[in-house]
Amino acid sequence: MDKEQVAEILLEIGILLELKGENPFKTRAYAGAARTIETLHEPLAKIVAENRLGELKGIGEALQQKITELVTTGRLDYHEKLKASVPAGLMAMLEVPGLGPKKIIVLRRELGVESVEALEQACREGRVAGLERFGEKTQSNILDGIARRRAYATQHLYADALRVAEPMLEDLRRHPDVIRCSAAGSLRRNREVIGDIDFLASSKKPAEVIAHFTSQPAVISIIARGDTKASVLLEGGIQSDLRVVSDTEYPFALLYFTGSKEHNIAMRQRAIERGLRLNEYGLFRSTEETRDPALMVECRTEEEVFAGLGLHFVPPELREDAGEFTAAEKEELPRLIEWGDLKGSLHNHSTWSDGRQTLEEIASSMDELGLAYWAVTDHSKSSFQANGLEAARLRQQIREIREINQRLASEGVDFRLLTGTEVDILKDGKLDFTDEVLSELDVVVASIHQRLAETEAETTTRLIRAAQNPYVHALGHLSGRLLLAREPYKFDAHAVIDACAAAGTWIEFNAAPERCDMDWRLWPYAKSKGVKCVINCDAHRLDHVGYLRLGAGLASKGWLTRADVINTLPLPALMRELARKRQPPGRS
DNA sequence: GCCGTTTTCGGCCCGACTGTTTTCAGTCG
Repeated sequence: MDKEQVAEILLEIGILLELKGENPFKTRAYAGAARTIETLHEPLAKIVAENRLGELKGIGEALQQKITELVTTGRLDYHEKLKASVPAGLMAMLEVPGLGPKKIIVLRRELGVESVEALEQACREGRVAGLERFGEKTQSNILDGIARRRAYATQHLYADALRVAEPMLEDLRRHPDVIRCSAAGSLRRNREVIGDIDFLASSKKPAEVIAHFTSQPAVISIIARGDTKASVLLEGGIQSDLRVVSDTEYPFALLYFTGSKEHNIAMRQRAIERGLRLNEYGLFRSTEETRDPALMVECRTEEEVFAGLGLHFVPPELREDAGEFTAAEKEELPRLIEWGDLKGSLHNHSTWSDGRQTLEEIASSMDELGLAYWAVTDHSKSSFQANGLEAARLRQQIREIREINQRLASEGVDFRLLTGTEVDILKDGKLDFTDEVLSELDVVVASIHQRLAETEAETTTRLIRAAQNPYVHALGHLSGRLLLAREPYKFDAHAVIDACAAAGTWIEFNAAPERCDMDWRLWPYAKSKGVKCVINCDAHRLDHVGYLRLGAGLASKGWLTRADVINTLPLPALMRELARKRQPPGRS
């Protein structure tokens, strides 16, 4: 059993224990262990075999025993018994807003409710309102929550959330009573999938700002509204929260509402270790509960709060309690990749396969945007659904691209189109073009589009063989996932990364919002192995060039710097790297 | 469940808001 599966089971144990009314700290211990396991950069089986589980943070004797059982036997007796003792419907009930473990336990004990459907029925019949500490309002809120879940997704793509959030943020900034404001939460941390959109503002008149926020045209309904905080439901079904604080409190509140939760817990523990107390109102020279301004460590910005805890500034996208504290103590936080560092995209489509724009249209638009190069990598023939090219059409396309480039050169334009293909990785890892055809192209990206349901071993072998082909520059959208729609195919990502490291093959960060693939969690490992990244738009339309910005944001979450990303290179250096990949080993 | 120079038990991040109460438990982030 691999680490993803182990982590999933540990997380589930935590939730099941919660539903049994267990000590919440026990639940957290399982969730923490799941995170630790998931972010390991070496095979879990190796750690188990070498008896090193106990060295991991948050894994004590009980969890060592359970994880070992999972890894060695593929199952866990404790988990199976626990799961059998909790009705499956309770897990779904936990997702209804306003319902937590305590209320679910009461509903089950008093009314025998064990599923969302039974809960809905019980609310309709008015049986829920009669329970102790429930009431009419709770009952109707539960019904609303169930209906809302049905009508709207509770998770949204980063790009979709950003599109809604940016105009709202601009609107808040223009409000006369707003001093400072920012997005917070998962949006500010550049997560690929967002739950709700969090905003934070500072003001001397919080009520005015809250009133303005809740009366915006995009607001469908107000979920909650207090003096300093409001939650609304926006068109399209995204929930948005605004918190308003004083300007003195703003840096502390921004830190707090940006999270992550795990990062915040570690920050507070750091404060306690230094005899301080950190909350959303301040950093206090006391471990007692206080808001005494005299005890406050004065901080105007987040930077100063970090400094107060002996840390360099941690960029929001790194605040996942995934190594940022160690790096921030030693001043080893990297300067992360930025949008403006990118000089072009090496995986894109045109009307020759399933893209919308012609080569001419692409060349003139990308030149206008100030990019240096743009590879046209249309699909190969096996992707017939995407009008993939066979060798003859590809060679015709190469001629057309050369003509365009000659014209650009004669006009003194610095921009160049690059020839290329997104070649299909077929069964057994063979490619859809011969090496001879591939050798004629500037850029070769190899991706899987068919036979997604093979076994982990088969898919891993396919990807490794493709990575080993000397004409392949990069593997495209490594996992095949479509966020919120399709799971990744099963494969051993670490084994594929190792193979890329050995072959000098790059891995794409596919910046299409529904892909964000390879996942940011794997990049620190790839980087440690020396594997380079290419941030690609996988553009099918001109406006997909904007994905470069999303890509840089997500890649920075993987701790990548300019030096780690190939398409930060200017054209001559890029061409050298593209050629170098194809030289036999020892001649570089 | 984990953890430890305030250590082997008794802590574990912390506060706003809601809806239920009439002082607070539960949920949420």
